[in-house]
Amino acid sequence: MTSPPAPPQSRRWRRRAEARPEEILEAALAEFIKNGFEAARMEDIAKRAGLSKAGVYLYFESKEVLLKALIRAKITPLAEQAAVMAAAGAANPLFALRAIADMAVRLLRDPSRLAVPRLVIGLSARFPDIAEHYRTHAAEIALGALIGLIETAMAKGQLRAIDPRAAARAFIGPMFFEAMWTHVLGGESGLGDPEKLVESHFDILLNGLEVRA
Amino acid sequence: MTSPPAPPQSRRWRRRAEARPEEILEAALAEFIKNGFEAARMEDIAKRAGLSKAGVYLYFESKEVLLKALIRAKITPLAEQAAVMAAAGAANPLFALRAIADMAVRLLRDPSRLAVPRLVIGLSARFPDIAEHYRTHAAEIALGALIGLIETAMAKGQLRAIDPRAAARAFIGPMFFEAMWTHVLGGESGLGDPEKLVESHFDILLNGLEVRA
Amino acid sequence: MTSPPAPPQSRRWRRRAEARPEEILEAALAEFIKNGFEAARMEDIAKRAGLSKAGVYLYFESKEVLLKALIRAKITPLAEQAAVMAAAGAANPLFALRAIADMAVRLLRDPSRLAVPRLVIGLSARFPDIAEHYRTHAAEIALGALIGLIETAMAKGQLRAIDPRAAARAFIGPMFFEAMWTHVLGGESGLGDPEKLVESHFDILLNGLEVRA
Amino acid sequence: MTSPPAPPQSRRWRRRAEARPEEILEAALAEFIKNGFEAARMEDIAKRAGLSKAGVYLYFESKEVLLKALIRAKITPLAEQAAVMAAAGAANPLFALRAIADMAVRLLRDPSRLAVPRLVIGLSARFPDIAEHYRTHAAEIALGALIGLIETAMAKGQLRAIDPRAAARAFIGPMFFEAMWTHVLGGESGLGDPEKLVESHFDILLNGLEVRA
DNA sequence: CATGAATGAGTCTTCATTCAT
DNA sequence: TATGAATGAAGACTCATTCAT
Repeated sequence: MTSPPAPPQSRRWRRRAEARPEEILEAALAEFIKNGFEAARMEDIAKRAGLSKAGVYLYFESKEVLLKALIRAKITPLAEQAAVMAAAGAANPLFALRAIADMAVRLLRDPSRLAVPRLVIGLSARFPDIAEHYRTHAAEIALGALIGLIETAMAKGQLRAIDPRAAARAFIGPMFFEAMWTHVLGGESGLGDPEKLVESHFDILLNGLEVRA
Repeated sequence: MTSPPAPPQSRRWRRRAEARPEEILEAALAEFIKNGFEAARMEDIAKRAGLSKAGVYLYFESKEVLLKALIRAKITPLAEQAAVMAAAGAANPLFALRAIADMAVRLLRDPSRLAVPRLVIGLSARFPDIAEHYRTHAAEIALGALIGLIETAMAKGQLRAIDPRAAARAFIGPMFFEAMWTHVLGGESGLGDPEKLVESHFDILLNGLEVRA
Repeated sequence: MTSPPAPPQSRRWRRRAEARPEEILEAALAEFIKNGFEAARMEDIAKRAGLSKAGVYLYFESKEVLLKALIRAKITPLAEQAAVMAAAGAANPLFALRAIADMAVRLLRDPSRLAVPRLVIGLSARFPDIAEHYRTHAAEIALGALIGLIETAMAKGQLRAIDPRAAARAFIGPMFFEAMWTHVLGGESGLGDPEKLVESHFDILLNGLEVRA
Repeated sequence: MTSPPAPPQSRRWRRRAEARPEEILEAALAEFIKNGFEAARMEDIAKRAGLSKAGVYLYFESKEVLLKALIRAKITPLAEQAAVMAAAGAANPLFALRAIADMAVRLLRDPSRLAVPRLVIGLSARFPDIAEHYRTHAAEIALGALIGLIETAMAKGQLRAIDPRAAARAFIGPMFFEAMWTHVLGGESGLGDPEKLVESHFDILLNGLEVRA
């Protein structure tokens, strides 16, 4: 009678363990969004992630660490995306800008995309380091890529040669405002479907409001 | 010449009691901003307002009620200001818009002006009713006034006849974004002093980014 | 120049002031019954008595003092009644007993009559002195009067000569139990109207349960 | 003969956890009796049960829930006892009644037996649902059993055929009164030892007070 | 006599975090 | 790795009581 071979059933756990941090992060994001950082309970995060309260502490040593890890984890893709975006758009920057706006408007329909920025805004007073980290590792990189794109367009003579930061602001601002209005305040934009939104945004952005001769 | 009747200077307490709600509200705002709603301690609010913990409950029955009262109190002036603004600007709307932008940019330098909106953003997920109240009683009124101004300008032929809501968004968006960038993320705008900011904002807003013939 | 005579309008207050203690006592009883001693709030007592919270302290120096005054105030009439009862019944004790039972059963219909005893029961653990005071100044006096009546009846040969305390217990017990059952536990006695109650009570009390030859 | 498998003596915690609810209930009863529901402090209950304040909340979600669980827990044995009693006494109900009285009188010597009923009486005004629960799940069941016994005795011709509820009341009332008198009011019964008590109680109950021909 | 305002002391309850298993 | 059990520390809220007017 031979002893049975090592049971392979431990594999499942190994797999699970590897996926755990991400599961927890996801759960934490959901809870932080729903209730805010302070009001979110570790127990709920744990439950949502499918493990026990104590289990979360095996991966993240405290609630604050969990929060920071979360922000960090959500930042990387953004920065990468920004770099890709900038590189891809070098050939035809004006077209790239429109594509970006298109994408942005579509993304902003999805409340979960806005979740991290909203969280950061809410936490910025109490955790300035989180805000700064978000700025330097995400916001400034994305903005930098955008500015680069605009500068390229200016160099190509496709846009007027003015302060590119002001231009970038004019590009992002209205969309950001729209997103906040809709998702934070729960208001109706009254601007119709995404296509129209981008359309009128670009119309104003490129042509201005003033009556042309 | 008879001596005047006993002066009512004995009213120390009475005076205090009347001023109390506002004092508490002010203290609460400060604490909520510093620590967020959850982390703010009633005791600290009380201390800042110069009375005991229990004293606060004489005027506001709970922390949440205090928060809501605070938001409400901060909203009224905004709405009034918006109405005044709209009325005053009817004669020369374009000029009025620039004046508004001027004022707005200057206001946004002062972090305390942004405090309530930031608070609302941070709380919107957990207290949707607060967000809605803020929208209907402050944001929509101000936005409405702005839109009215823009419509007047369009009617007068000073601006192109396009969707006024899109125009309003293009007007506010960049300034809002700038404010968030500076005060929430702690970034440098890199756009220089207020005058220049308004200048470039209006340049783009009116003339657009595109190269004119 | 003579000073004006003391204004007589203070009369109303004087009147009020004299009635105040009793009003407060009444209000306190009501609140104590509704919520128990601990859960009763001085403010509610004050409101019910028609004055301010601080006003109560003009008459009773603390909540506990108020409680004790209340018990004391409710005790006196009981003891007096008992004495009267005993004296009046000496001539025909058996008849008096029935009259007493009649009255008792009728009183027990009124929950407010039972209020003080119930209060005392509830408080006896924490305020043994109150319980003792109630016993010595009310319960024992009433019971003593009853025993006296029973002894008289025995002396007259109307009742068997047995331990009068046991007889008194047999007289009161069932009615007391009935009252508790109805008012404390909220149960139906299932014994019909007061007359029947007294009837069957006396039937058993006098004749016993056993089948007679 | 192989050595027995590793004994599960390591279960210290597990054992503890299983026993905890009962320990807490016991502690709560003690504190509730000593101080009443309101004045009892959760911390004291916890300390008495041998855990921390927060620990109690692991088992009972609030003080009120704890109270209700306590009442419920103390009720079950009573109801069971009543059923047993009734069944056992069917053969010779009169004898059973005397046995019951004997037991009851002895039980009533022990103040802790009376604790729950006293608690219920004290709480009945503020928690009518507790009173009702006690009545339906304990008092009425016990009373029902007693009435059943009495009816059997009547059917057998051992007792007069009268309203059995009135008879039951005459049976319980004096003992209940005696218990309250002794334990609540702290009075002396003056009726001597338990045997005599039962003796005189039954004498009166069966034969009545009236002089027989 | 009367009270509005104020507070100190206290209690319930929650929750991030730890630990024995 | 995983968790059920446990807790220390903290905070919201209450209320009997005081006091200046």
